[in-house]
Amino acid sequence: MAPRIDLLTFEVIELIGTVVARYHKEYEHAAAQHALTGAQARVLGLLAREPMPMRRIAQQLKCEPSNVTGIVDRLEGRGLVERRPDPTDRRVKLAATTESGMETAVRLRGSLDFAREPLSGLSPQERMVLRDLLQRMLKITPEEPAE
Amino acid sequence: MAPRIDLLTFEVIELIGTVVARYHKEYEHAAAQHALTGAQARVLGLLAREPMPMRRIAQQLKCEPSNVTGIVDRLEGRGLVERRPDPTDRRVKLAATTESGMETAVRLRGSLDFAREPLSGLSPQERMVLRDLLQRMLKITPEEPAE
DNA sequence: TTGGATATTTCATGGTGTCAAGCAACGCGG
DNA sequence: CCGCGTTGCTTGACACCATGAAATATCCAA
Repeated sequence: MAPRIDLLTFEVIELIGTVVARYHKEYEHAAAQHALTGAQARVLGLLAREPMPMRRIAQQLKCEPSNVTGIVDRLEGRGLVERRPDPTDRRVKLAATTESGMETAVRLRGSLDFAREPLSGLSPQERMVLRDLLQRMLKITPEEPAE
Repeated sequence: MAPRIDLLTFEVIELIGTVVARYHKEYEHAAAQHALTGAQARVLGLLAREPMPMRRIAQQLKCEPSNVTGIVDRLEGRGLVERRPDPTDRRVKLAATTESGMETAVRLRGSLDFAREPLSGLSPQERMVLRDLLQRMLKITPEEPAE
């Protein structure tokens, strides 16, 4: 009688889908408030932690390197990011935030606090439970070497 | 000492971000296996439940109606969807899956079982806990009239 | 030094998304 | 019944994201 997926599992899947959809929209909205697209905001956020070669940005974004060229071009055009030579390998270009870019990244991270909002209804204990469950979900299919 | 966000909350936020990123990529990958983009797959999935006017598709996708025109155009071009007149209002066009579209939608839903995979490590009780926590998270900021 | 591998860019192409403008149909207030 | 504002959808212009193939420059190992 039961289909391959029981009702409970189905409900959880639907909920995750809803969370994903909302998170995505709100992320883009937060980025737009700083005149950035979602992809630009993600790259800027990455570079705010540390400069990195184009190649690694592509790996983090799980997209083709040729795509990153354009995104960094636009960020560079706004003076938020700059390309530096890598002293150890003249092929690679290190993308790094400028001062202005770092400021924007910090403000951006601030407005991402929206993500904290939905958690406000959960007690610390519940957050721990949620954290552990999510961690276990993610461990099932470890995506790629962390780094 | 503690910043505005405590460590635990920060961890949960990061985890949710990871879940979102992975879910999205895998969703697109599943769609691509049926020669669909993510947006096309979402629309097809919606229409597989019931036909609906373009306007409502846009509401569900949270995008402009003019955007839906193109997506439905492409689905229609492949014979997966058709536009029907609404007998009660000649302005509206009801988008509905064709038989072929319905088949594709069913197969698509099958390959979305990937979403079940990460849950396989959780017991039914844990799934219930996860469901309840997610539901409460989502209730904090009720998005829009369900309908 | 030669040749294969790697990092980046360029170009062509197609999908997604927005906005403004346009058209047809609805429906309400005279 | 007639206008007239509103609504539903489409079109066109534009920007961005994303891919794949090809070009360039550099690295590195044989």
